[in-house]
Amino acid sequence: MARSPYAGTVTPSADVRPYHHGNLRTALLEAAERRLAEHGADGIALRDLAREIGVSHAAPRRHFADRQALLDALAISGFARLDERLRAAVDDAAADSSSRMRAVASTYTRFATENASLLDLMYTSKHRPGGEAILEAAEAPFSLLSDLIEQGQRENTLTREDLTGSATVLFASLHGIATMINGSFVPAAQLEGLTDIAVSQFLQAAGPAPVADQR
Amino acid sequence: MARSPYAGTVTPSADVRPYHHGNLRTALLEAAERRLAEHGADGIALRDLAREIGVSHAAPRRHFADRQALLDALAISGFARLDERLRAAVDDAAADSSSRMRAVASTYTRFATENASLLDLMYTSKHRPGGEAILEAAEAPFSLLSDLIEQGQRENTLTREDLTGSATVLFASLHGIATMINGSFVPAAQLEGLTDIAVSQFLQAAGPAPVADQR
DNA sequence: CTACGGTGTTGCCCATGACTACATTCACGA
DNA sequence: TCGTGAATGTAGTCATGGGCAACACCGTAG
Repeated sequence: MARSPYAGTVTPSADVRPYHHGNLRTALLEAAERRLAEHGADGIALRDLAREIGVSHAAPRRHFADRQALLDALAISGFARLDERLRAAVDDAAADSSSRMRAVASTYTRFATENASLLDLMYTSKHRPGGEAILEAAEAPFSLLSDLIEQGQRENTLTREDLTGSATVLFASLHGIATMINGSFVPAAQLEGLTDIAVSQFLQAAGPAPVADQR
Repeated sequence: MARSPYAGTVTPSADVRPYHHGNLRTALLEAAERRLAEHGADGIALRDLAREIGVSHAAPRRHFADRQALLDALAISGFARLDERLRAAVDDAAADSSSRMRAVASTYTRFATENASLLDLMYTSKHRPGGEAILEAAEAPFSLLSDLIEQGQRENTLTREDLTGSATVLFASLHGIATMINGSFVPAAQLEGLTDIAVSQFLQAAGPAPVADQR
């Protein structure tokens, strides 16, 4: 079997595994993330990861106090990756807030369906101690949404009061849509369409004109 | 310690526990549901339940092939209870579809926040074999929503096309709102307000007064 | 009254998380 | 340069829990 699970600065002399892995924490997270995607959170066993990486069964403990700590770390890095993706989407989109909003929304639901188990992990923080770190990590993507709203207000695209509420509902919708699809309660093919409806409803509800109707 | 974990038709002669419990399956589900609420799904251990009920550690196996089967059963009964609650809410509400819709919505989010762990279980069916039973159980509450929509159409309260899409988004919103609150991402105090926003947006988007279309 | 199916029991194996004591290595300062 | 302590990894152990198998009890149908 190949034996070069080295990713760090350490260069193994030849064939011998160095006593110190050099990058174990990262290696654990990567392996865990793979398992998470393939077998869900329940499929993550510390001992298993250790075996896969080629360290002793107790080694992971040096980097994660317990299993839950590793799961929390996954959740946190999940929010970070999500944030990256969302911001990239904003940058790629047209400059107006509506376009950006749509881009963020569809990126979000795509991310959420492509990383179903990860999303579960991210949102199912059971108010346990240490869960604050996760909430903190979640602020990055949330703040992105706030920024977009502010932009919309500057552009006079979003004029209503209580935008925060509507925005929260939008976010919840997107998440809910992903949940329904991930659970097979709704066919995956509807992803784009539903996302669109959610954003449109938000823009309509938060938008400038409750204007007189015209048909 | 008291020793009367009897709930069934069996009447114990005196002080002796009968060889057969008489209602083990139900007792297991009830105990499991308690633990679910108190400690989450991870806090459910078959052996623990058996101990609590006073049967041997292998007894549960006669009623549930494995742990997952019990969790699935919980999810199914969860959908059933949810359905009951929703239908009760419809019956208690005014007869017009909008009122009913609002009643259903707020009942849903309340149920979802009061039974956070249960909801996780219900929606996180990992397309495993046997998950179909859960999807099937979920149809009851879903069909309720369809019925309300039909009623709205008859009443001409809901006139737009693609109502199904909007309705799905509404449902997703409600679920998402509950998820955000359960995860402490949003303060619980906002439950009612957000629920209201979600319903209003749906009614507005699906309703008769069309606001041009969005750009 | 007997045989059988349903239900519960005992005993076992094995995987896993968590803990402790010990080993190795690295980095930093005297 | 060396030595010393902090990081990091290892080995061994325990308790818990899921799952399986063989056996025991019991009600009921024939």
